[in-house]
Amino acid sequence: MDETFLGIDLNVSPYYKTDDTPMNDDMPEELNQMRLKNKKLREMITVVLENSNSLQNHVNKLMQEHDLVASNTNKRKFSECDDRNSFESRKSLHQESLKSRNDGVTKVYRRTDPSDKSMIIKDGYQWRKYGQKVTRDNPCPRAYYKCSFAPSCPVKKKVQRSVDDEGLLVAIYDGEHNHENVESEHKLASYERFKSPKEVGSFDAIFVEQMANSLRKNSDFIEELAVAISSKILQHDVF
DNA sequence: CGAATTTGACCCGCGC
DNA sequence: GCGCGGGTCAAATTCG
Repeated sequence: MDETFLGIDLNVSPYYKTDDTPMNDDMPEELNQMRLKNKKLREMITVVLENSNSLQNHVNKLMQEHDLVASNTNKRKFSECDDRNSFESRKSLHQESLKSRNDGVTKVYRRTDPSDKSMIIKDGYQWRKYGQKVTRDNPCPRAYYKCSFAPSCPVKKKVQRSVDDEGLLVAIYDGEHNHENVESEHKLASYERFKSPKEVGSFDAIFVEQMANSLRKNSDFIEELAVAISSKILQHDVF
């Protein structure tokens, strides 16, 4: 068996159980406490997810309204607007990743470490770089990618750092994929093995991926997790 | 050694 | 028609 969740090896803890598992009288009290904590955490994630979705919808509405105003008042080409548009960039400063759509073109904003000079945005698809250019309005080069997963897939993307904020990557997707997103499907499938069927449908793979990333960066979480797992391993060794 | 990336050259649309 | 700028091509280079 080789299963992980949020980067954690589920096989490490001998007490891993789902909430659907019936209670057992000889189950250690500590395990019951842990299950309660797990339940609380799951409820918190649900609330955060709902808030995130409503916030995302609101931001998307604002972006669409702003794009409409910009296209009516400014005859610049769409591709020239993204990095000069400090309004959207400023809004994006407080988001890990935002999307806006316009006629089959999708803009995605992704916050990265400014010291990280790579232009890689992990979106679950395979991309082949076919060009790079320095544009007039931005000293940071723009990279051009084609979807390489399916030869017939027409999707292209451009990735460039924001002129206002070098820590912000702007990706412009052009077209629709004619195949599945393999990585997301894989993550979704692996996640769904560990949750109840009623939760299926509200799950957002990208959101969970981001949450996992932020948890991985949280030293307190890692430390607490390590202590919990090691104590369980020790207990297991003793029995 | 094949795949992926880099990078200069070229193409094309647009404004003047 | 010319120049400019964005987008693409393809040979050279790098990487695993």
